Amino acid sequence: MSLRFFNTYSRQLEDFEPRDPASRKLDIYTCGPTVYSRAHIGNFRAYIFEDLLQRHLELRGYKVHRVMNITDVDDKTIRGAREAKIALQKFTEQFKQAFFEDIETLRIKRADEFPSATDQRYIDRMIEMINTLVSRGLAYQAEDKSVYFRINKFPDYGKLAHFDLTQLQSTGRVKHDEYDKEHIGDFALWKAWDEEDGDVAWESPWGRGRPGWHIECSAMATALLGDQIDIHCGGVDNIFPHHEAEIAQSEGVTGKKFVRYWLHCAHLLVDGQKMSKSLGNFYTLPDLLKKGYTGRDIRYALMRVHYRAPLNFTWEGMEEARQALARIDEWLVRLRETAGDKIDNKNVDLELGQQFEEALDDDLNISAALGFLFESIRETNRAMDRGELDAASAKAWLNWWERVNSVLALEIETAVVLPADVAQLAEQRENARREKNWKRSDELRDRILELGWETRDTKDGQKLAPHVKV
RNA sequence: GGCGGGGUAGCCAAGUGGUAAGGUCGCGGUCUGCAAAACCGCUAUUCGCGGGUUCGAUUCCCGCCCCCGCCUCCA
Repeated sequence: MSLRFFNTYSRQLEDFEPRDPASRKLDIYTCGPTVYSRAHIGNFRAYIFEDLLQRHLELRGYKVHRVMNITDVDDKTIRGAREAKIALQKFTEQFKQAFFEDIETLRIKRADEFPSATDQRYIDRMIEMINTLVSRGLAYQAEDKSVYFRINKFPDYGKLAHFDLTQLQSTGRVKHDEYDKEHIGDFALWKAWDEEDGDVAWESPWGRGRPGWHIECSAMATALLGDQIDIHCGGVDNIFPHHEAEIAQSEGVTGKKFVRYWLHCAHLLVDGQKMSKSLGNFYTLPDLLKKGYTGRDIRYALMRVHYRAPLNFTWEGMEEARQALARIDEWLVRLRETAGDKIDNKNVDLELGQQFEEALDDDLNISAALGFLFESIRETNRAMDRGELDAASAKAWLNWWERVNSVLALEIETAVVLPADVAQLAEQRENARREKNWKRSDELRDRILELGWETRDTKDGQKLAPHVKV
C-alpha cells in the first residue's frame, strides 16, 4: 500500500506523492511556537505528530528537510517584554531555550532549521513580499498606516478553511481595525508602530512598524524551501486564518501552488475542553516531570491517539502510558536474554511482516500500529514462556524493534548503573536468602526500596530495577 | 448560523458489508518462603438514537441527539 494522508485542502485521503518522487527528497514546513511563555503539552501534541510524520517518512526512505519557525515578535511577546521590563530579544530567548529543552525531553527530532521572525534576513524577505503584493493590487496601506491583504482580490481565499467570506462572524476574540480596512476579513501584513510597541520596530517603505503574524511563515517557507513545499503542518486552529493567509500571501507573490499536502492535528483536551493558555487549563512539560513522569511517558501519552482525533489529557492516561511502556521494556529485556550471543549478529534475516509500517502508511494510523506491536509482544512472550523462541528469532525481533523504534522513539534510556550502596545491600540480601533468613531478606528488600530500587526474585536469582513511584 | 472533527467495554482506542484489534483497569492462574514485578488467561450478543437498503449493517443511505474545535494574530 502506498502512503496516504488526509489533506485539509481537499478534505480527503490522498495518495502521497512529493514534488520530486525520484529524488526521495521532500520538504516539510511546520508552524512552531510563539515564544512568550513556556509551551504547554497541547502545543507538543502537534510537534509530536509532526515528529511521527517525519520519522515515518524517513523509515519509508524519504530524505526529509524540515523547517520550523519561531515566532518571536507579536502582541504577546511585546507585552511580555514590556511587563518584564527587558528587551524583546532577551525576553523571548528564555522561552526559545525552554522550547529546545522540551523537544529534547520528548525525543522530537530537531528541524533542520528554526528560523526566527525577527531575523533581519526574513524581515527583508517579508518587506519584499509585501512590496510585490502591493504592486499587484493584492495589498494596500490603510489610513492607520498598516498594510493589509485585500482578500477580495484573491479568489481562492477561504478554500482551505472552506469558509464563505460573506458568512464570517466576529467572535470578538480579536480587536478589529474595522474603520481602516476595506473588508473586515483583510488581514495585516505590516503593522504600523504604535506606543505599545516601545522600541520594537523596523523601517519599511510604509514607515516604522513590525510584521503581521502570517507573513513571517510565507517569507521563511519560501526563503528556505522555495515556492512550493510538499507538506505543511500545524494544529487545526491554524487552518483559519493563519494557513489561509499563508496561501494568499505566498501564491499572491509566486503565482504557484504553495503547498501540496496540508496536514492538521486535532487538539489536546483537558476535562473535555481545549487546552490553552487563555483558558488557563494547561500543563507544561516541567509540570508533568515534577509528577514523576518521564519524557517518553509523555511522548507515548500524546502520540497514542490518531492525530486527527481529539485527545483528552488525563492522569489515568499518563498511568496507562507508563504501564504500556514498562511492558515494552520487559519484553526487550527478555528478548535480549534469549538472543544471547546472537545479540551482535546483524545478519539475522527476518520475515516479520510489515503491518506496523503499513498501518502508519495509512494516514499515520498509530493505534493500529501499536496494536500490532503489542500483539507481537504477546505472541513472542508466549513463545518464550514455552522456551520455543530460539536465539536467532529473538534477534530478528530485536532488529524489527529497531525499525519500529526509529519511528516511535520510545525505547528506555540505557540501563541506569546500580549505585554502590544498593549493590552492597543486594549482595547481603543474596547471602541472607541463601541461608533462608527471610526476616533479614525482607528487611533488606525494604531498605533497597527506600533507596529507589525494586527487588525481583526470579528463577535466575535476584534482580534489581529502578522503582517507579506512583 | 456556517465549516470541520468526534461519539465502539470502567477508561483510552483500531476496525471491516459477513458477525468486534490493541492498551489500561479489574479478576483468575504461573512464578515466589511471602511479596513485588513479570508473564499467561478471562472480561462488548454489541458499536450515540430512530428509520431505510441488504440474506446480513458497527460499517452504506436518510433523519435526529450529544461532545469538542474554528469562524481574522491559539498547536
